Amino acid sequence: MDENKNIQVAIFEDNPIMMDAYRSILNGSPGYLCTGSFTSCNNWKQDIEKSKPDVVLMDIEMTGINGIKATGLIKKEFPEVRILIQTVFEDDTKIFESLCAGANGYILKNTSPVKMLEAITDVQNGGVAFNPAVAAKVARLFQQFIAPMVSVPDYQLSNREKEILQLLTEGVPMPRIAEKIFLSYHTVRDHVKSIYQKLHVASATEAVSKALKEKLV
Amino acid sequence: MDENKNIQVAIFEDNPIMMDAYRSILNGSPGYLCTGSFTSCNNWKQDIEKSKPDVVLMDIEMTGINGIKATGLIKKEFPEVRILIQTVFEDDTKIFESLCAGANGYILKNTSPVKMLEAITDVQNGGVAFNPAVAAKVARLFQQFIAPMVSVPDYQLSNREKEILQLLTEGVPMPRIAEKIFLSYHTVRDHVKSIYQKLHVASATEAVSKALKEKLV
DNA sequence: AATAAAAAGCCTCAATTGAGGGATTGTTCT
DNA sequence: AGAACAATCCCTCAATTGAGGCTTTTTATT
Repeated sequence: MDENKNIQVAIFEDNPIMMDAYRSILNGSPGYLCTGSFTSCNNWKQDIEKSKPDVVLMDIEMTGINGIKATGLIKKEFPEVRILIQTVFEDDTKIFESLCAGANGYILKNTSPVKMLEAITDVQNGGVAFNPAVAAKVARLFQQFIAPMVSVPDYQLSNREKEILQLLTEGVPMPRIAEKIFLSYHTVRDHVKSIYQKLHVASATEAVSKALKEKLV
Repeated sequence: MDENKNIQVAIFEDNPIMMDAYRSILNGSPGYLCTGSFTSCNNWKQDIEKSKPDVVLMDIEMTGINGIKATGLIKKEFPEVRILIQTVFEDDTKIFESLCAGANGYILKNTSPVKMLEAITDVQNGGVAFNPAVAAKVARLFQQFIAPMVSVPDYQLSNREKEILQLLTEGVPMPRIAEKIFLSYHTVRDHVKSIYQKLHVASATEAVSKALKEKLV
């Protein structure tokens, strides 16, 4: 690995003033080199091939192909390119979509030049760069998505009932369930009835829906 | 808000050498003050009440109550306390559990003193602090958990069929569905039939199960 | 030992559902 | 223009399901 080599950065940014500022920061700092700057992602493929960036500084708000969509496309075609999203917005949806698109960082436009260069170096080294505020949102999103997966509400189902609910969610009809677990058809139906009561539902589809949504099975 | 006030930091760390190092860094830096240092979390409640920290530096590997469990307990009792996990390990499980426990940051022990103080300030200001390497793992975990939620297999369901499948998963019986979407009962049943064909299932419960498991709705 | 709770069993009626058949109206694509 | 398809509608029969009411046995729990 050539550690003396500059980090080559391509900029996608539709505001020419911001663009100039970024280019000046990059080319004025030893170790960094801006090898391309583009005002839209409409020719992203040629642009990337021409500028051969190690890191892409990607704006989100652009006419035509937006930065998040472009991130997905570039990552698919050039997986080794590191992409750092840079935007004024820090709403959950954009952060969420950027991460899903494979972005290697998400920093806000009020980030200082020093921090920006630091972030570029971090992503170049295989890390991911978040502003503390963005990281806070990522952590919250994380908890939000993970929490419902672990907190299983307790409906006090008996083992029999859990067993039968499991089979119901597999789509096994009650006569088959009875055969499978060696209970009479009537008994199975009684258990199902009591499941409905405990889950506050009135049909098999509802029970299955609730069971799967709330991770009961 | 008193901006001149020192950030009060409590340290939980069972290695006395590390402990001393951290305390020296904190008390030797203007703006930071170590108000308590403890070698275990066994008396976490009294320790927190006594040291009144803004930020807790929390080691994971401790005898008795470990740092992750302690994080959960402290966050429950003192939600305003910011907790920065600091550890030598960067495995997925620990990062995952720390986030779920409500940690406000996760930094590695090889982090430089400057970066550590920066992280403390960041979490004090409401942000979340990750090392770039940790952030990379968080991003990967995120994609790993989110990906199966968005990669929707395509069964070529028509819009009508999707609409009806949605209602089915809510437990609405077909006669009600017909009323709701102004179609005849027979038509709804025909759509349901075609849904079953496309999904390769034979009952409503199976269809609902498949729809929820594969995030079709 | 008494009591409560869960599990198992049974029956009936009406509603819902699954599977078979066939038909009409549009749209789309060749 | 014709074929293919999606969307709509209709009918019937048998299987399944939901809701009601009722009994016995086993298993905790007190």
